Amino acid sequence: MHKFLSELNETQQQAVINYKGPGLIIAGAGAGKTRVLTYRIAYLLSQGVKASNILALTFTNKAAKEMKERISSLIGPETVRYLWMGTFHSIFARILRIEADKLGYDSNFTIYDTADSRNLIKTIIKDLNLDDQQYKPNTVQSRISWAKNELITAQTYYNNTEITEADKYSRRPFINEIYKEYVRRCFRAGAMDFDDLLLNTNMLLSKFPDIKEKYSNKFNYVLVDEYQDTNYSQYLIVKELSKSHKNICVVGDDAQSIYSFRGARIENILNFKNDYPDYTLYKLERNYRSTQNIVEAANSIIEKNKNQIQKKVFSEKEAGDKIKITRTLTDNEEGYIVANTIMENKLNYQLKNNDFAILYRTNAQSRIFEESLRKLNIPYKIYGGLSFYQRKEIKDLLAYLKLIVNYKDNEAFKRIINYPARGIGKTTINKLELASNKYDLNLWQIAQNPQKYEVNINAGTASKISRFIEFISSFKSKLENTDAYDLAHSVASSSGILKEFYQDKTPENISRHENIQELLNGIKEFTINEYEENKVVSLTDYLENVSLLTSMDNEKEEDLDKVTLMTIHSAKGLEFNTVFIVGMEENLFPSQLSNSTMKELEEERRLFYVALTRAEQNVFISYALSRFKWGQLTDCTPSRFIKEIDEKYLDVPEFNENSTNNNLYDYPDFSKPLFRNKNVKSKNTPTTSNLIKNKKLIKINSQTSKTKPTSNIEADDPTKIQTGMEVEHSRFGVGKVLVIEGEMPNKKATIFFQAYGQKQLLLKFAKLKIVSD
DNA sequence: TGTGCCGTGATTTTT
DNA sequence: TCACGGCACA
Repeated sequence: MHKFLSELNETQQQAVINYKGPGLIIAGAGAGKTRVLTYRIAYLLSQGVKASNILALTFTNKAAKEMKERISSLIGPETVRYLWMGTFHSIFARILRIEADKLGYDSNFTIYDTADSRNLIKTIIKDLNLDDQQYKPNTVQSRISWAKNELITAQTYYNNTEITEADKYSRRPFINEIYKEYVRRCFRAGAMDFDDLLLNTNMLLSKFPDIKEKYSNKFNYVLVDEYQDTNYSQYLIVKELSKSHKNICVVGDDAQSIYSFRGARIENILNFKNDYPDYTLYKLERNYRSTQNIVEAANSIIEKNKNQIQKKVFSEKEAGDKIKITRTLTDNEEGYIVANTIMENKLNYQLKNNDFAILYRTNAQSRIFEESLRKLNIPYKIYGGLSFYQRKEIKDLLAYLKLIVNYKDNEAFKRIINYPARGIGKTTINKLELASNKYDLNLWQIAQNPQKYEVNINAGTASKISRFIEFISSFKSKLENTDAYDLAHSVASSSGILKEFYQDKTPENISRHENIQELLNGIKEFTINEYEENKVVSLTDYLENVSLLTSMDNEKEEDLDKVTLMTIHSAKGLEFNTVFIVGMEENLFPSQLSNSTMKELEEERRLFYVALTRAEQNVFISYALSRFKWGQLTDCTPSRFIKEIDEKYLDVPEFNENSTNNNLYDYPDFSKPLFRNKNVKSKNTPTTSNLIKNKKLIKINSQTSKTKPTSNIEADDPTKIQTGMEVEHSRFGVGKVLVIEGEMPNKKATIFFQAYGQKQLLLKFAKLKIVSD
């Protein structure tokens, strides 16, 4: 018996020990699926299985990293290095680099991110003289992506009448042409997009039996995390690799499948039994994360879905508080109340900022919460939106590095040929591109010798181009034996990118400069981590790694204690003490664009399930009666999902005692608490009921504050005022001192008043009376 | 070739 | 509302 097995419950142990043959682990939210996966791998290793024979696939770098860390704490870091553990994309990119020549690629192929491939699609639409209103790049891109993930190649797509008929019907008959051209140009550029990494792996496995044998012999044990999120392409790779030995273990939760819009097939998990009839099923149903109330409320939601594997998730933690529902008049007020509730709960329960998360359906909702948190000086971090690697300056520098490694990379070439400005304009680039398509060569090849390809440019431009070519080439020769950091650093300075930021120091430029520094630091860190004796960590090594990184992957030290703001999608797999699910309104959540079919609605419901089950202790759900959408004040109705939660798990405010019509749609009486928190201990601690009496509400409600401000109070010596004290102010009433800054006589206090929210006061004027220490 | 204004159109997105 | 892309002008 291994000592770490004792940390598992009975079912978990079974799922860890029985490592031979196919296994399906259905793990409810918070049931410790990562734990089981990591322990299973540790157990495999303890049974003498070699690390290099284990393949473990995840969806995010973060998940892979976490698992690696946990395994290395179980069995030590040495072995973990040899595990093939990573995201689908990174593992198969690694294999594709080894086998690139079989498919006609160089092993240093570029990986196009979504923006690169969209730009390319845009160019193609233009080149084919198609109307970009009808052929919206995003639509075309997702259609191509869909096809690739269904293993429909450009050729198949072109010849498949059913597909082309469907395109004609939606008045986009030439998507097949775009797809064909897109594939041709990607190949010419020595580039694969994200979907190609999976598609080409499938090609490799199906066209080259010896290679398939090589890898399925190598990977004796295959493990997959978040199996419900696999698309057809991923499903098939996993199936092919484990066909001969059937030692496949997949972990997932059908109730948390929220990526079907990107091709994830919930059926993969539902049909596991068809592919592996002799499989063993393990159901992990005990939730270790949330209170009983949260788990049961979430169950009461998910059971409305028809399409699911039956399971009974339960919690043995305390019953816990009910889910608090609140409604506000406006989206602004929602932000205000959420921020204040965070402040209040922080004080009442000694919680940290990182105990809180605000989860929303769309990124656009984040702004209001940012503003309200900023007003209360609550530090927050926000995920989504522009990721670090999508910033212009980062993409610019990376484009230089990419072009140095792979001169074929046309997207990189176009990006930097005139950045920083070298006087090579649009007209010239167009001429180069024309020739490039005519001769089926890369821009680089054309630019090396424009005359040869009848590019009609003047001598001045020609010399500018050749200087650029020389500049890039000069680094190419250093590629082999220069360390990635040194090379990147010298590119950044000699290309003139850094100079741009020095020249005028606008705040934007300062921030760009910092970002470049941060990228360089990242490269430095990479070279240190990857360092092996007698080996230079080259730029090629670095670029292989960087294209598959996202903003989630560079968590910074200073971000550790902050309130998290993110979409529900990106919150999957995370947990927080207290979760705010905001904007619970019809047409927002469920989204207007996915409430027409049963299937879509069930996915939205699963999304809500994911949101609820992120919380350990407390859930606050809020909705507004009106909200600015696209500049227009629109009326909102509460989400159907609120009503789907069994009422006994909810704490719904009594909106109006005298009204017989006490339903959720009723107009609220703001004199009553919106969140009733039974655990509020001290009568002096601030409650939300008082907080919401901001000016706007008083006007609407024409109700006056019930807190009676005391006038003419005797002030205590201002030097005695300390953080944490309760003080009384003649106008604002009783409040709690949050922060003291500065020195007398300009000492300033940030005080949180029950009735007026947060105020900053100069102590020499404030006349504060100390109520309690 | 670079800048500024106007019009448009706008989910979720681990890779 | 806000961000981005196209087009007109310098």
